[in-house]
Amino acid sequence: MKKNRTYSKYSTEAAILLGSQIKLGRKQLNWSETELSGRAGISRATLQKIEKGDMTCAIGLFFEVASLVRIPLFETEATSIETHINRINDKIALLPKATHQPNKPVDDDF
Amino acid sequence: MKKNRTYSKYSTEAAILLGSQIKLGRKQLNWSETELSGRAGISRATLQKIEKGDMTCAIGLFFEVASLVRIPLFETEATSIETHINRINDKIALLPKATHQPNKPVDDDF
DNA sequence: AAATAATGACTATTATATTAATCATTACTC
DNA sequence: GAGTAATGATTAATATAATAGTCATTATTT
Repeated sequence: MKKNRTYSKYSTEAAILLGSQIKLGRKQLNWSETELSGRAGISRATLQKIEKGDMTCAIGLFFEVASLVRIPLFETEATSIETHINRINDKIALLPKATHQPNKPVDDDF
Repeated sequence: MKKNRTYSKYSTEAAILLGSQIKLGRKQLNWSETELSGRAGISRATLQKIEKGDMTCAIGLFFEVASLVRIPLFETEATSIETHINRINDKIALLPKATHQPNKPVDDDF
């Protein structure tokens, strides 16, 4: 049986936007679907899904194709992505290693 | 047999960055993995892969989780994502509907 | 307008992502 | 430090993504 997932408008649109940017980028490079899918090492069918913003496609395929047509995945700024990752990891390290919900009060004397 | 895909450093790092941001966001909200995976409607195992930046996870799951912990997927600016999509589509519409490689010259008289 | 290439869409097969479940270890609360 | 919850990691089962192939249609070049 097919699992029926729901997605928020926001993330759905984000995927469609990324797919559209890829399609535009490809056309600006004057590449056919076959050309780009070949370079990415994926099938043309999958590229078509990506360009439509299909939510089920692997993020790796999306990102790889996007980078092939030179779409910046993060505002590249001056700092490298690696630096970004390190900063985030530093922040994570400062937080407790495990989250924890406060104990529910026992509340049995009323 | 396992298909061995290769990814560029750039897209690999982009996925790791997004995963790390998600992990940080979750911790800042003081949510456990179980809490977030429950809200996203995915298994804890999958959330763990996402937070590691696993390239094989569906982009929809990544984006959905990211939006749950309030990570902006595109610089939201003033304009909505929908507006962005429309702009891109307008640009696509201006380009030729099909790309085309210039004919190879026949080059048979030498 | 003839020839060729690109796109759109579908299908059956194969590879693999996702899941639920479990267990061990580590971290937090009181 | 005892009790409980969170995390890390693995596994077998199942849902589904990705593929190659094909066909029809449309677009582009000459």
